[in-house]
Amino acid sequence: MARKTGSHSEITGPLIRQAAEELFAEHGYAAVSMRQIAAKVGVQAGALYNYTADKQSLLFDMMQAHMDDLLAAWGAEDKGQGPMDALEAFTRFHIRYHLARPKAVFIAYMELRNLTPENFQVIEDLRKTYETHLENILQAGKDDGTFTLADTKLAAMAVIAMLTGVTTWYRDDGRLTQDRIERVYWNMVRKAVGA
Amino acid sequence: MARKTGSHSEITGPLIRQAAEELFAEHGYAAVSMRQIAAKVGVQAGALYNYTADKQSLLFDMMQAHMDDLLAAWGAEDKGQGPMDALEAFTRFHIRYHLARPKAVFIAYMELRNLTPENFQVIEDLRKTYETHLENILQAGKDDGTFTLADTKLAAMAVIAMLTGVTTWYRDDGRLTQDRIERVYWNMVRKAVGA
DNA sequence: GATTGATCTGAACGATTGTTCATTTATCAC
DNA sequence: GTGATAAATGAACAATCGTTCAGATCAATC
Repeated sequence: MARKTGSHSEITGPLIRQAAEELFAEHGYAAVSMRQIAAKVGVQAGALYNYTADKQSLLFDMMQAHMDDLLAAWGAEDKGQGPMDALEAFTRFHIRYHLARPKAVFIAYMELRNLTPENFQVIEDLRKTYETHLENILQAGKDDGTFTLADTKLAAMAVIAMLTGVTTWYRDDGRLTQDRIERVYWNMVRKAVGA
Repeated sequence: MARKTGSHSEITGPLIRQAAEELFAEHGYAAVSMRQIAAKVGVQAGALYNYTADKQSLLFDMMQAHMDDLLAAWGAEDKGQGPMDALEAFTRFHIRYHLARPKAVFIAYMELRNLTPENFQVIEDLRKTYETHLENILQAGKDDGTFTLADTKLAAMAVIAMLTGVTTWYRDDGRLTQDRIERVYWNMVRKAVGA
């Protein structure tokens, strides 16, 4: 055996993924060239293909990783006791998690149409799984009388849209702290579901 | 004088704008070529330049027209009496207006980063104007005690995100009628603002 | 039917696209 | 050092990009 596998790849690989994420988030997948990504890493375009099969895989892998991480993180989250605790946990978790990785979130929402049909289906299923977690909380709360909901599915969509919207205007040096935002939004969510 | 100005242009011009809108909405601005747009109209790529200065203008003009129309339509809307009526009017108007032109809405939200800086600023200002209309309603309702709001700006962003979110899942042949959606959302908005 | 000018074609332009690959370079084990 | 292998280069590929423009085509006026 000669050299350990990936003595450089352990450095260049992540660098490529990070450069791609930043460029995709800023200019969009279709508007970014492999040469731009390579230049950001400080390498020639051909070298990228030691780390990714093609441009599409670069996008898909990063979206899948993001969704997997999101689901794993929510799975590991403390959800307290009952639907009310769970909904507050979800609200705060969603805001916190999304604000911590704005580029990945942006890409996951904006670049769905640049996935091949097969890849799109995989990501879409993961997204649906996440939505179902919220829907289950709302349904449980409706069933035990904690929440007042005309339509559970609509409420789930409304809450997710409202929470994800934070990423479109939040700035790290903005007027409000993250904790304050979480509290204000939790208040609105709580009232919206009639609790 | 020979032929009336634009004897064909009155047909081809709108066709180009419509084809561009459909293609931009489906594949994204950067992923659509001038030749694709031309092919959809049934014309050669060079002919497009009788109707638009360049590809960027095609995008900018359609986004500006959409925002102008949106603001004009809201201006013409019956807003009833007081903040409560106005908020209900806004909620229903926003859902109705956006569901009626999903492609233009999609483009207006997704293609902002493909505008030149100057063009972006124009669209951004129009968007801000629209948001301010909602913010003013909420502020008036907070001032006269109709609404209970911890933060007016945040509430405005939350409401808009929630309402615009409808466009991501609504289907014409779906489970719910548009009027039912309007009513369910109005109920959630009303409760969220503490009224 | 001739004239006029708007409209469109079709070819061409230089630049850039994603991807491949023979070759060189760098790093490790012996 | 020597040999082995991973990693990166740099040139090349066919295709496509936005845009331009001379020339053909069309329809309306006289």
